[in-house]
Amino acid sequence: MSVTKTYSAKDVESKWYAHWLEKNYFHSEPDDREAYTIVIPPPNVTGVLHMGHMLNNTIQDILIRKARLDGKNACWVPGTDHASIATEAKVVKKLREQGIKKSDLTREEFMKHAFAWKEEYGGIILKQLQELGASCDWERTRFTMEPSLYDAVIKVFVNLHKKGQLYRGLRMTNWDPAAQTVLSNEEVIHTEENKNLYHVRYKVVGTDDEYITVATSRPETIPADTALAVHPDDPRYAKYHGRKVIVPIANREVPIITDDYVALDFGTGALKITPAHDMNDNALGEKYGLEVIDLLNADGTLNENAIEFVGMDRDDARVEFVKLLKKTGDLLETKQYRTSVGRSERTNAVVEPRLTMQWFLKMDDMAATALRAVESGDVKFHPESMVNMYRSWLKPENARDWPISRQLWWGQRIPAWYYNDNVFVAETAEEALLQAQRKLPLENLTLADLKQDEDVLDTWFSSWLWPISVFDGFKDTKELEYYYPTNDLVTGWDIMFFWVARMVMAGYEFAPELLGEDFVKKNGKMPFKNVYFTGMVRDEKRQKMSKSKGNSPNALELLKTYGADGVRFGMLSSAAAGNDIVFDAPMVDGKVLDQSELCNQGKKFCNKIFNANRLIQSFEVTDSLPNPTAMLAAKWLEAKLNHTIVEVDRMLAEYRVNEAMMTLYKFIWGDFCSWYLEAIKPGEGEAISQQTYEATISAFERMMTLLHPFMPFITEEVWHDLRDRKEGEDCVVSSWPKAATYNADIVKSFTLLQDTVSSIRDIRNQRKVGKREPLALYVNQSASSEQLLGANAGAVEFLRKAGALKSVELTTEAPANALPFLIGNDKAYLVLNEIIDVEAENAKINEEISRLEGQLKGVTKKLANERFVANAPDAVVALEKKKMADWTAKVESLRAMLG
RNA sequence: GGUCGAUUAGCUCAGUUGGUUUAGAGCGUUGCAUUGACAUUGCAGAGGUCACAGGUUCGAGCCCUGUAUCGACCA
Repeated sequence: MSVTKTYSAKDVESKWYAHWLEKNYFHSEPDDREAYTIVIPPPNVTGVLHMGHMLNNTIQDILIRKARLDGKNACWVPGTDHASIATEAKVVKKLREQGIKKSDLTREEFMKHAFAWKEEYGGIILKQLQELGASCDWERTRFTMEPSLYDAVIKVFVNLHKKGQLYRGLRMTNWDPAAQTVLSNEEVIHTEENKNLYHVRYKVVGTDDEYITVATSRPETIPADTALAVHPDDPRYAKYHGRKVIVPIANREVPIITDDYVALDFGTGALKITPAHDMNDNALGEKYGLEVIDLLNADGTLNENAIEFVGMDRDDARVEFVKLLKKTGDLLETKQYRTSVGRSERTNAVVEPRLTMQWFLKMDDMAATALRAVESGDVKFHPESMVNMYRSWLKPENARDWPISRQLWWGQRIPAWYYNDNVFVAETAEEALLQAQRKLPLENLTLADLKQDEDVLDTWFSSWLWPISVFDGFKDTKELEYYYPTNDLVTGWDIMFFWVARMVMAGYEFAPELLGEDFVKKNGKMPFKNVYFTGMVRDEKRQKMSKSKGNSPNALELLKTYGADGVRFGMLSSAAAGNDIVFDAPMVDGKVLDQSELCNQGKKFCNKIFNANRLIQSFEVTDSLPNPTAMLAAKWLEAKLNHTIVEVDRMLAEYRVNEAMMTLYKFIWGDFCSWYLEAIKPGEGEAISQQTYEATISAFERMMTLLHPFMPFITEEVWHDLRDRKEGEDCVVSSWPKAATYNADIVKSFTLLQDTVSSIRDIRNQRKVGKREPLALYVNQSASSEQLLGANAGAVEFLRKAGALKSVELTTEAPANALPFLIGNDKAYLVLNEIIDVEAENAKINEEISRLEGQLKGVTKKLANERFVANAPDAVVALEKKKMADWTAKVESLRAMLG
């Protein structure tokens, strides 16, 4: 028996993790077993472990450990993505601190710095996952910028270009002036912010003092105005239709156009139209053939088209323009209003709508395919309701082409070479040159004449290939054939479109080419069969936990404070699939306190298991026959355990992971510790029979295996304590227990005994009779009571022990000074060593009778209803009849108790 | 503004195609207990007119309609 009374997670966890690694249990190689595969959602290489990762990876670990225990060839592939914008920003910042400007470096020099940065910081998050217990196959760790995965991206780009699915175009894009790159819609975060709405007057051409006043939040773009728009039905402006206005400052004439896009009730009902700097204005510009004047540089400063304040940042320029407009008298009013402002997810800079030349991937066909994959059930979502969100992303009217180029260096450089307006897409420069030489009527064309695209590809353009590329599937399909399609994907719904949908697209696009039609016909094209969506982790105020808000506890501190098992339990106990979890992590000045109720529950559970083990280890064992109570308890435990296995299997099959865990929690704590161990616990100086001991160990070790996926460390520790284990015998690679058929009657009758004990304890509580005072119990003699107390050898002894009784006897008449209660439908009497207030007791019984009669009335009414009897299924009617019989018997028993 | 979702005990949530009692769990809370596995404990209790109003049905927490509140996503 362990000397300490409390479980210490720290030593246990590091000991077993090292052991598992040493035994290489997490490594997978293709063999003839069934594969079970998960690819990790690759965290940003810049990332550190946060609550979202912990939740997500705990669930993956549960699934993979369960599969391993099921005897499958479990393979969990870890890795990171290169996170182009975030990483490049970090590298640039670090270089700046060293006095190096990115603009002073060549592309190659910069990449060297970036890879050096990755080598130094890139593995942090993976190390942290080990602290959590994640059983990833670390030998398979991949990185989206490593050569093989880089090549995959290039191959895919060339492939899609050949198929005509890629094109290059000038488009209104979301421009991040800080990172100086285009962003996809999904990388722009819209939030409500306070802004000013300026009312500026535009003089109508051909009048002396007639003006139209527009409302704008961006006066600095006035020099880029190329029209003024009003609603066609707006009577205020009807007389100006077809005329022109003079743009202030620029003193240019522009047309007044009418379109019902203009909101009558917003601002003044008149809009200035700047096609180069607003998405909607751009659409109007195309519709009406307006001129496009671009006045912004890539870094957000004004170019020479701005006339005034050239070179000034757009925000400063706005202030200056307002001053200028005030001076000219054209600014009439300034109003505050709240509006949605788009900021870059990565740099937080206000995003500029900007016309840029970008590569796009056509989405219409792919989106339709990806939608069908989920709607047909080839890819299943858990919870199912997430399909709605998926559909709203992918339905034809919402599917937009994917801008895949990014104006950065850290990423896969676009394999396109240009010669004037000619584009040559190829895997290598040499191939591009060959293409050029064939196509262009030029002699002596060399590599030096071709210019490679300066841009790199969106990070998601690497990670959408992840389920294929981690197995080097674009190079050699040997592993892909074994592991593809992967089984489960666990991720947050916030990247359902970014990542999940696009992986589905990539799977359907490339699996048939890579693996062949026969293969996909048999196994499917999908990259994974199931997607488990986790919720967001929020704090007590329901705010999403994030580093920037400072409401997210330091993950490593959390693990240290409660142990990995404790944190895993705490997080999971409130995490139903897809539901956000409200996590309590009390902190002071960012330091984790040990007051998380959720995690403490997990920590206490570890301690409970630890002490159950201590108790069992302390038993003295003899060869004698087990006593009847222990035999009864063991039979019941075995039945209840098998019942629990059935339940847990069912819940896991339905991805109700937290319910499976809570079922085990209740079983281990309530049934095993509180009832079973108390029932078999020998008295002082007594021993336990070998047979009971063996039954106990056998059940307990199965419990440890069942709980292992959820709480891997303590279960491994205890599992080893229970028996002498040979080299290579470990809980992590033991076998998931199979539910045996069990006797449901034993569970039923034992439950009745438990209810009896609870009734006795309740009466003691109410009467303030301590359990040191042994009481006598009489049970009315009947077929059912004889069955319960006679046939189940050990039942009487069990009641005596658990209820602290001095005797249990069957009787035909009510003893004096006894408090009556029901065991099932049988009358029972607990004799107290005091005078009973008969009237008060009768009142209580009458209360119970009237409660039952109320229920009976409902049932009687139901059964009297011909339409119920005619329409309801037979089983339901039979049930109602049984209820009536049961309650009638109960009422009769209670009536007989009235003294 | 558009779309989707939610509303069940103090808190966090189950409630699986409408039928198992007058709705469950965990935590918390209240009372009692306790020198031997565990106070990181044990036992027991209290606590809900399932947001509201209609409707469908023999039967509604569950289906339909409307209202309110909240949330998310998109614009």
